[in-house]
Amino acid sequence: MKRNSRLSLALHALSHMAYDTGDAQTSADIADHAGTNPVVVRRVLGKLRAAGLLTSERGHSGGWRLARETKHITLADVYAALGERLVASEQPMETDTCAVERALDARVQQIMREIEESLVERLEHTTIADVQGATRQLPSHAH
Amino acid sequence: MKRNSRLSLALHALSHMAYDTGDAQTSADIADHAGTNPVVVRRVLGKLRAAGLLTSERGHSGGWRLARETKHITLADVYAALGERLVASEQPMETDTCAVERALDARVQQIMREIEESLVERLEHTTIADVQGATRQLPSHAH
DNA sequence: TTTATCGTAACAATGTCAGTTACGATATGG
DNA sequence: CCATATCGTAACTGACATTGTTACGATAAA
Repeated sequence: MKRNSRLSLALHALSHMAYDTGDAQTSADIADHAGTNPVVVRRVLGKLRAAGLLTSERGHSGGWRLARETKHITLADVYAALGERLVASEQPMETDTCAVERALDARVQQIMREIEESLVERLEHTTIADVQGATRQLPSHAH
Repeated sequence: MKRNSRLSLALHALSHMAYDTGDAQTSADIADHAGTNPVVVRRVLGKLRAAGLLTSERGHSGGWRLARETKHITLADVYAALGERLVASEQPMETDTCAVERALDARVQQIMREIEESLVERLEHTTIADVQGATRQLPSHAH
């Protein structure tokens, strides 16, 4: 994996967990399926848990569970949980430049924020259930 | 500068060049204004030139000029020129996983592509003239 | 008590990117 | 025709982000 892997991994993991809402899914299983490492999974899912999207249980037969139905988890929720900022970024304003420079800087940053907002609005319209969508009626998921 | 600096720098530079459509702007001037380095500017603007958004002239009194009016350059043009892919990314599909995994992978990638497309559509609705917008009627731009 | 699992810290490996230096190519101006 | 200004580009460095990995403690089930 390389870029945007956190978002991608999160979607992967969430969709995966939705298959088996009965059993808790272990980091190791999820990591296997997503082609990565259990620690990486825990790192990413930890953020989703902090945002209330899922829960984890320690100890024997522990693992991860969805905290809500997939249709009530939007990609915007996931995006926010991960703290991603694909477009905008907080850049401290330079104080030693002239007024025109500062105004232009501010304007560019404002535009970037507006685009970020549009992106989030778009993400609100897709849920994990939508992601699962086409793959939902595939046969068994055993390996 | 750190993240998304290419897009940010490009917007900055283009807006800047729009103030003085008479004279060619040198990389050094643009770099000064954007708080970066002439070579970095040339790297970024070189991509915009390759996309036909602006032209450059070598030699004495050379520099950069807009190839079109600012109202006819959209942020989607700039984004495409830079070859940015903020959301989606080409990930080679793993062949050794089971059918469900492959289907889920494909689905996640498809979702990411759709989001990327939404982003580009949004970018099509803003032009460099819009970016300049509020700063346009500010006083002189001399330093 | 043993085992499975998360939580987390620490570190390495990698990759991206801006910054920088250097130098050749090219065009203007005198 | 020469000096100068400018782009074009390669090469390298340093900073930073990210993933992968190992290790180990905490916790809970079997």
